[in-house]
Amino acid sequence: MPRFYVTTPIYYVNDAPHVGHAYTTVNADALARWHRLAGDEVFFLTGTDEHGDKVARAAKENGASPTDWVDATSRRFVEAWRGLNISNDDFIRTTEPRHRVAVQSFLQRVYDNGFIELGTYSGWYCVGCEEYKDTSDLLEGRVCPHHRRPVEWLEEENYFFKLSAFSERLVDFYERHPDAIRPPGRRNEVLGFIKGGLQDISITRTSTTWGVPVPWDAAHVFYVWYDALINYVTAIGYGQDDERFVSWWPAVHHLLAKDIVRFHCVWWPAMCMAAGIDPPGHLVVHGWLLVGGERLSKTRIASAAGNADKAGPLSLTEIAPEALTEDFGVDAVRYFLLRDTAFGADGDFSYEGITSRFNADLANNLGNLMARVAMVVASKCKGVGPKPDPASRLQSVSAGAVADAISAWNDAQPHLALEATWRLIHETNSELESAEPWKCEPGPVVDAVLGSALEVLRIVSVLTWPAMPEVCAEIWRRLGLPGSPDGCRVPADTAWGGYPGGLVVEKGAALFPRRAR
RNA sequence: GGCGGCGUAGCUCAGUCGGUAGAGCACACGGCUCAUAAUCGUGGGGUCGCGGGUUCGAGUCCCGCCGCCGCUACCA
Repeated sequence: MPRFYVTTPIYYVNDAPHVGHAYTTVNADALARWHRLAGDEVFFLTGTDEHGDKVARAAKENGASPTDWVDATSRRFVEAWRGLNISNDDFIRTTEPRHRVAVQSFLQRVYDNGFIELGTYSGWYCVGCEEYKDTSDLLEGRVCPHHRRPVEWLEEENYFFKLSAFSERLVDFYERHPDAIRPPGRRNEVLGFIKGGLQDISITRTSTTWGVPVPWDAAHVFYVWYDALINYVTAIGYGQDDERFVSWWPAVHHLLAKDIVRFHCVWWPAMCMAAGIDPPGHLVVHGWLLVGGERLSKTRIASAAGNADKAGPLSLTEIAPEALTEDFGVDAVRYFLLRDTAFGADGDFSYEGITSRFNADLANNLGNLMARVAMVVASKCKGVGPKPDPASRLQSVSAGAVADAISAWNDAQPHLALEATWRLIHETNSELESAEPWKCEPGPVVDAVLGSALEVLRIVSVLTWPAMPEVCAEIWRRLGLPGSPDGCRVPADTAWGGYPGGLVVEKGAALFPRRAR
C-alpha cells in the first residue's frame, strides 16, 4: 500500500496560533485526507517547538516553570487544530522524552561521523534580541536596529556543524531530484544559495539549559533549530523503532512557508546526510497570507478577532482562527484557505475575500444546488432520489472534472482541485436550467435529470471531503447514503453511477446561509 | 551591488512549439422562478509596463529602460 507522510513545521510555542499557522496546517490536513481517500496509508504530523532561551524567559516572565509554560502554550495549538477539524495522526512536542532520545541519537551519529566539532563563535550580540547580529544589519555606532542599543562583542565556545562539507552533495542531490523542492523558483533559490558556498554553523548553546543536552558534553544544549528539525524523524521512530522509521522515510512531504526554506532545504538535508540517512524527499514551499483589502475589512476582522479597539492595521498574526470559524464556520474557513490562494504564491486575507467566496461558491453554487435539487425531488419524486442517467451529459462533464481534481490533489494544488470540482457544480446548475424538471410531469425524464444531479452531489461530496469534511458528510447524509465520504475510495467511488437511487432525500436547512455583503 | 522572478480586462490571474487576446469574480442586460434576491444565458475591443530589434507575423524570442518583488546564512 502506498504511503503518504506529510508534516507541518512545528510551531513555536511563544506565538499564539494564528491564521498563518492555520494556512499551512489546513493545507496539510486536506492533503492527508485526500491521500486517505486514495487508499494510501497516511501519517500526518504536526506539533510544537518548545525549547530555546526565549521560551525559558517567557516562562519566567509569566511566573511559571518552563514545563508548565510549554504545557499551557502547546495546548493552545492542540485546541486550535481541533477547532479546525485537523486530522493529524500525531502531535509531537520537542520536550517529550521520545524527542530527546531521537535528537541525542541523531546528533551523536553526526558527531561520530565527524561532522561536528568544537569551535568559537564570536560576533556582535544584542542582548534585547538575544542573537548575534551581522555587522551589515547594525546602525551607525554598532547599534541594534530593533532595540536601539549598542551591541556587545561576545565569544562563545560552541559546537559547529560542518555544513560546508555538504555543498556538492546537496547540489548533486537536488539535480538528481528536480522535484524535491517545489515550486521550481524556490528550488532555484536554494541551489543559488548552496552554490554561493556554505559556512559551518554553530549548533549548541551554553547560555541556556532549556534544550536537549549534548550527549558528549553536558555543558551544552542543542540550538533550538537543530533540535526542532529532528522532530520529523522522531515521530516515525528514529533511533527507537528502525523498522517503522524506514517504512516512512525518506518519502516525506514537508510543507513549509517561504521564510523557513533555508532551514528545511539546506540545513535539514545536510543534517540527514551527516547522520547517514537520506534527505527528505519532498519540500513543498508555500507563500504567505497577507492582510489586504479595504480599511473596512481590517475593522471587521479586528472586530471578529476581538481586537476592535486596536489602533492601526491588523497583522495576520493577530487574527485567531477561532474568531473566523465562529463567524463563518469551520468548513468555510478551510475552503477559503484552500481555494482562494494559488498554493505556492502569496495570498490575500480579507473579510471581503472570505465573504465573497462564501456567497459565490458555497451559498450560491454548492448550497443552492443541494437545496433546489432536494426540493424538486420532494415535489416530483415523492422525496425519493432516483438513479442517475448513464447517458447524461453530466457524465462526461463529471469524468473531466474528476480527472482534473484528482490530478490537482495529487499534485498538492488544492485550489485547482476545488476549481475543477466547482466547474462540475456549475454545469449541473446549467443542466437543470435547460431540463427544467420542475415544469415536467413526474416520470422517467424527470428521474433521469434529478438522479444525475444527485449523483453529482455525491461525487462532489467525495472530491470536496478533504477541504470541507463536515458539510460533505451532511450532503452525504441528506442524499440518504450510509456512512460518510471518508469511507470512499478514489477514483473508484467518483465513477459515474454510484448513487443507487431509491433513497430518501432530505431538504434540510440551507447549508451555507448567504451572508450580507 | 549580484542572481532570479514579475508587470495581460475594475479585481485575481491563465495564456502550451510565436500566427488576428482568455477564465473566474464584480458589473450590465435578458430568461427562469425549483432554489439561499439564488440560478441560467449574453455582454470584455484591454497601447498584453515603455522603447527598439528578429520575423511574413510576437503577450509569446532578443536588447535596453521603468516599476514591483524574492534570495543574498545562524529570526521559530
